[in-house]
Amino acid sequence: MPELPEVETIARGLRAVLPGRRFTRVTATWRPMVERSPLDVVQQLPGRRIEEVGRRGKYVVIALVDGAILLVHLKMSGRLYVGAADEPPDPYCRVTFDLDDGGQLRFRDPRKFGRVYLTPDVESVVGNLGPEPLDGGFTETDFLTRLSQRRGWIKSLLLDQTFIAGVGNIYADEALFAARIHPLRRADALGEEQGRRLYAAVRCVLERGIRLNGASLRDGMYRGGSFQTSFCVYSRTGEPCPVCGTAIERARIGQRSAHYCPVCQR
DNA sequence: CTAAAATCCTGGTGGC
DNA sequence: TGCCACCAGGATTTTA
Repeated sequence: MPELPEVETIARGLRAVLPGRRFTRVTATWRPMVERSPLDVVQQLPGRRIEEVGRRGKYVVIALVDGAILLVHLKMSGRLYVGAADEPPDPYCRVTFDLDDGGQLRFRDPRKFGRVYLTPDVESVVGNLGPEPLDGGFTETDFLTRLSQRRGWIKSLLLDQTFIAGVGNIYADEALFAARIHPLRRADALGEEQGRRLYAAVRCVLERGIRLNGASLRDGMYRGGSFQTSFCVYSRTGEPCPVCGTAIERARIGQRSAHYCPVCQR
């Protein structure tokens, strides 16, 4: 579920409670979740103190006072939250981080896809990520140049984390709709006008997602939840396009579903 | 370089 | 109501 706006929302929430806390114990119920970490999370995290909480792409980045970094990728179904250690156990909690104030940081992930990394060098984990779409360093000129150098489908390119960090299937579909671009257009075939619209649309939908506190995090992920108010095309197959009324179509693009308006998006 | 397919997992949804 | 195939917002690795 979490894409950039959702991860940003989660990181902001953690930032309010984690800085200053020290990890006292780590319990990994599901080993694969911590096995790709450069440093042993269970053995080496306890004793370290939290400096600050941030985000890079879809990673929650927890900087430690000694310079090491703890990164969490939530993948499809992960959630990070803080509670009291004596709260009822969560059957889907895969990694538990005990804190020095009696609190507990819990990594809940029903599908077990999530990963945790402890490393002295952040770049060893996030070094291949593309630019942060909401950073000042991400310029329209740079975006247009890099677009022109890629020949693949624009939808697949938006999902490529080495091209831009943080965009997932929902926001890719929403950005393409806002920019009125068909998901199967080739990146290098987009005109300058369309490239500009896409640049603005990507930032716009992500900012809106953050303003809504991670739109897809809200209550029901499905019908009746935030989809009814937050998204124009995602998961709305068959429903009328909010602009022209044509039924939204769904197609398989690069193993992922794409939702789009066949009339508005060209 | 581009892209497809398989893979890691489980729970919810919708069709029958 | 019950069963079951299918679907899922991610990303890497392998293969073509």
